Amino acid sequence: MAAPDTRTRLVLTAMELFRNKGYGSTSVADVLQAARVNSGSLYHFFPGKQDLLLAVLDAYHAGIAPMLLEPAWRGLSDPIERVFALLAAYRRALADSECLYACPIGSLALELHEPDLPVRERLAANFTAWTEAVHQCLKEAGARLPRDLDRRELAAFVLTTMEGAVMQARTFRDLAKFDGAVRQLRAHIDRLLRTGVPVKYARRHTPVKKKERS
Amino acid sequence: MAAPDTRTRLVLTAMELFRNKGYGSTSVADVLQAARVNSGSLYHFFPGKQDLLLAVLDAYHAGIAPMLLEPAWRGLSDPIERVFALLAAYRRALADSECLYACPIGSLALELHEPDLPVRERLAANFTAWTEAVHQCLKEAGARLPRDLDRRELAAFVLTTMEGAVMQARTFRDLAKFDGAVRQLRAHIDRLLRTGVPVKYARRHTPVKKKERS
DNA sequence: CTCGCACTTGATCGATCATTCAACTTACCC
DNA sequence: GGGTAAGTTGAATGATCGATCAAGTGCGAG
Repeated sequence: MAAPDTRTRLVLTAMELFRNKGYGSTSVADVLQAARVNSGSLYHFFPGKQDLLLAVLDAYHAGIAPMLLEPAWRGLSDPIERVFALLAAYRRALADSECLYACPIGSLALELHEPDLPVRERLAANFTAWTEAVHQCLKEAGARLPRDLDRRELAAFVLTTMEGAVMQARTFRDLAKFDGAVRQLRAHIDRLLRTGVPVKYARRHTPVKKKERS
Repeated sequence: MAAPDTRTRLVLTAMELFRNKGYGSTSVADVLQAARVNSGSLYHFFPGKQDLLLAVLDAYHAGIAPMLLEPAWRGLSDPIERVFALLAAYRRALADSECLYACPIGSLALELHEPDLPVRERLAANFTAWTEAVHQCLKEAGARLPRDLDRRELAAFVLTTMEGAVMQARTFRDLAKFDGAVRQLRAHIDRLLRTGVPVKYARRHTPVKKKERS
C-alpha cells in the first residue's frame, strides 16, 4: 500500500475527524496536524474548508457500495436479509465504539443548519443512494411484498429507522435502544411479507430488462 | 405581559438561536446581541456558555407538556389519535418553516459529539419525557393493542420515526419525506390495533390504581 | 542543463471566539 | 441616610479560527 498522496490524505483525515468531532468542531489546524500537511497545501487543493467537506461527502457517496453494502451483504442473497444486514452493520459500528458512533451524513444534516446548496445536494445524494440500495432489495423481494406497497417509501423508512435509532442509542449510550427500533421495523416488514404472496405460489421474477431480452 | 427578566430573556433567546443556528455556530455575542444583554450579565447568571445550554435543555424539558403536548392534544381524547397529533405538530413546524425545522434536542444530540455528562443527561431526559408521554398514550389504548406488545419500545419507535423523518424532510426540503415515514408508522400501528382485541369486546379499562380503590 | 509548473513550506493576518473584570447602578433592609 | 448585595456595563484579554502568501522545492519536458 503506497503512501496516499496529499489530497487523498486530507480527505481521509477529514472524513475521520468530521465523523468523530463534527464539522464545526474540527478546525483546519486539526486536519492539517492529523494529516501532517501544511496549510498551504490544503489551500492548494481546496479553496476553503467547505470544499474539503464537499470532497468528504463525495467520498462517502462513492464509498457506499464498496465500503458499506458489499461487506454487509457478503454471502447474503436474500434481499430482505440484506436490508437487516445493513442495519446490523450500523449496530456493529455502535457496539465497536461504545455507542459513540453517529452516522456522519445524518450528523452533518443536523449540524449544518443553513448549508449552502452544494452541501445540501451532497447530503441528499448520500441519503438517496442509501435509500436506493434498500429500494433495490425491496424490488428484488418481488411478490413477497404486497403488490401495491410503495417500496421506495418503505426504503426511506428503513433509513428513517436507522437514523433515529442511532441517534437514541448514542444519546442513551445504550445499544438496546437501537435493537428495539430494529425489532419494531422487523415486525412491520414481517407483517408486510405475510401479506404478500407466499413464495411457493409467487411467479418467479426474472430480473431481465425488456431491452436486454434475447 | 411584563418584560421578562434578564436570565429568562437569555434562556429564551438562546433557545431560539440554538434551534436555528445550532449550539456551536451560535456565539455568545449572538445571544447577547439578540437578548440585548451585556456579557457581564450573562456571566453573572451562568458560569459559561455550556451552562446556558443546560438551562436551555431544562427549559425544553419543562416545556414538553405545556408547550408541546397540550396544544397538540387539545380536544383529542383518543390516545392513538394523540400519538399522531404529536407527529402532526412536528409536521406543522416543518411546513411553517419551509422544511427548515429541526428537533432541537435531536440536533444537539448529533451536533455535540462528546458532550459532558450533564449535557448528555439532559438530552436523554428530554427524549425520555417525550417517549414517556407517548408510552402513556399506548398504555391508555389498553387492550386495543396486543397484550404482549412492548409499549415502551413502540413509544421509543415513534420518537425514532419522528427524528428520522424530520432529518430527511429537512435535508430534502420536502414534506413528503415526513409524510411517508408517518404513513409507514401508521400502517405498523394500524396492524397492531387490528391484532388487539376489538373495542366492543374489550373489557373496559378503568384507570384506577389498586391503592386508590374505595 | 533549464525552463516551467505542480506542489510544499510555515510565518502571518485580521476576525472572531468565550471569558474576565473593575467600575457602576439599582433596590432593599436597618 | 447608610450599608449591602444583586445586577449591569462594556472595554479588554488571550486563544483560536479560517485563510493568505511569498519563498521555496522537486520533477518532468524540451
